[in-house]
Amino acid sequence: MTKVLIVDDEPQILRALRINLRARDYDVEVAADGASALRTASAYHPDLIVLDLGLPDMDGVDVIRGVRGWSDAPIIVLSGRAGSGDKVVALDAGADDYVTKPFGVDELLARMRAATRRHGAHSTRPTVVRIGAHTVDIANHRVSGGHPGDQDVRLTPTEWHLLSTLVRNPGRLVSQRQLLQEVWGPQYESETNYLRQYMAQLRRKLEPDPAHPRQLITEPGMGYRFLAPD
Amino acid sequence: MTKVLIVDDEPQILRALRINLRARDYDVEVAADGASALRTASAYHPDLIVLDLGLPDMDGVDVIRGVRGWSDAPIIVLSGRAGSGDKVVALDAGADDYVTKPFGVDELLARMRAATRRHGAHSTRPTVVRIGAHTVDIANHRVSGGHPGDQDVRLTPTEWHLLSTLVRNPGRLVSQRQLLQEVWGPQYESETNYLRQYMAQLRRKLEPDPAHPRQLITEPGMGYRFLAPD
DNA sequence: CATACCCGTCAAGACCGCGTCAAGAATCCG
DNA sequence: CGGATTCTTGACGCGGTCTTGACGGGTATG
Repeated sequence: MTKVLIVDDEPQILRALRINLRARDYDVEVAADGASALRTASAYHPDLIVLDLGLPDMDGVDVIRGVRGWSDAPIIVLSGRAGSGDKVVALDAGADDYVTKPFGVDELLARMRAATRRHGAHSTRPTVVRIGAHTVDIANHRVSGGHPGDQDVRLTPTEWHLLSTLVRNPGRLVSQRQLLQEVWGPQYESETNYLRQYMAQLRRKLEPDPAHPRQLITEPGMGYRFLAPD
Repeated sequence: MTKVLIVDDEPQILRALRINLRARDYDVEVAADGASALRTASAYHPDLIVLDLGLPDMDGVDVIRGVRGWSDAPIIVLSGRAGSGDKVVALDAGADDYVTKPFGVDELLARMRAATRRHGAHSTRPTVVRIGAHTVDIANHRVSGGHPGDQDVRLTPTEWHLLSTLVRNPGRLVSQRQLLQEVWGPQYESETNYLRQYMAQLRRKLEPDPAHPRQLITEPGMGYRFLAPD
């Protein structure tokens, strides 16, 4: 059953969507502000997020960025503002679709189907992988220390974003362009020095021998690749 | 470079989009009706399709279904009809997004970025081909070692470009001019020594007996040909 | 049989991309 | 307000890649 998180500050919209979606066999959770949205998302691990941008406590775009740091669940944005600028900012921050209010429920449902269909094949991806002696749990945002009793490894938000983008595509080549666009945004597509900088940091924190990486691999001129162990 | 196919029956929209997209470093092809859209799509293998539903010769939804039969490239639908029903039909037929005219170019570009970003992450079904003892995965840019346990073979960007151009046309003769234009650009059309150089490298890395190639074949005076096994 | 053309091969220098170090700017936190 | 962390930006050396030229052998041609 598909798990959906709905974030909106208007109670009647929350009610209407919850009823509609439950009737169509979705598993629904709701949140009414940005802080509880981020909290619920990390605890509930939804397969899809429907997000209203007009939240009382924080900017909806920051909610998108917060979720995108560790999850690639599809995000469909609802918004009262039809301006082109708002759409561009939300989509570039990591949203998958943008629907302006008022919207038809049929349309929203169709867009939800399209989003989950596209995302569907890989929904059973393992969320925990081993890198060197470390255990990386993408969903729960944790990297265990190398040996039992060791402290956890701390990663900065940017490091997380970069690492999770690679780990979500095990064995695949991820182009420099794609990484830069995903982590820093489309206007940074040529700043390859960022990649050099942060890949080096990830290797230093995760690889047993950072100078000779075995799992965070460089493909010269093209991109980077995460190799799962065995 | 991202390859985009634009399908629309209005010449001025075609022109405007082509100029805009080329300026932003997209590789653009166009089609003005459904039949040529399907033909161009199968020959050109676009990474993204922008499709107007109002075509003169056939229903746009049938174009979606026709493409979806063999490709999972993202499809963004343009339409003058804002009705909820049209959107549902198009999205359920396999479209990824639906934009109603008139639309802002900024918004379309942002939606295109979102679609390719999403698609790249869950990239295509593996298109694998065997050459000698190696397994070549074009989509994931990976060449397995000859025997289990062997290290992967590493190809440089130029080698990849050349090899993928040949493999995309299995069994067909690809002219020298075509190869040079695709890999090095139009101004290198007569530098056949580049081809000699890099074909030799590919054979050395992939063919069991590089001096007597069995799958990367020279057609003297004409071009080269990739022969699929069996 | 001589010649011209095309292809495969080798070699060497120019050039580019990557890893690394370092330092200033911005931001977060107490 | 001050210290620490994180992000941004620049520079440099090295190794690999690309470019370019030259040579020899094979094949078609007259």
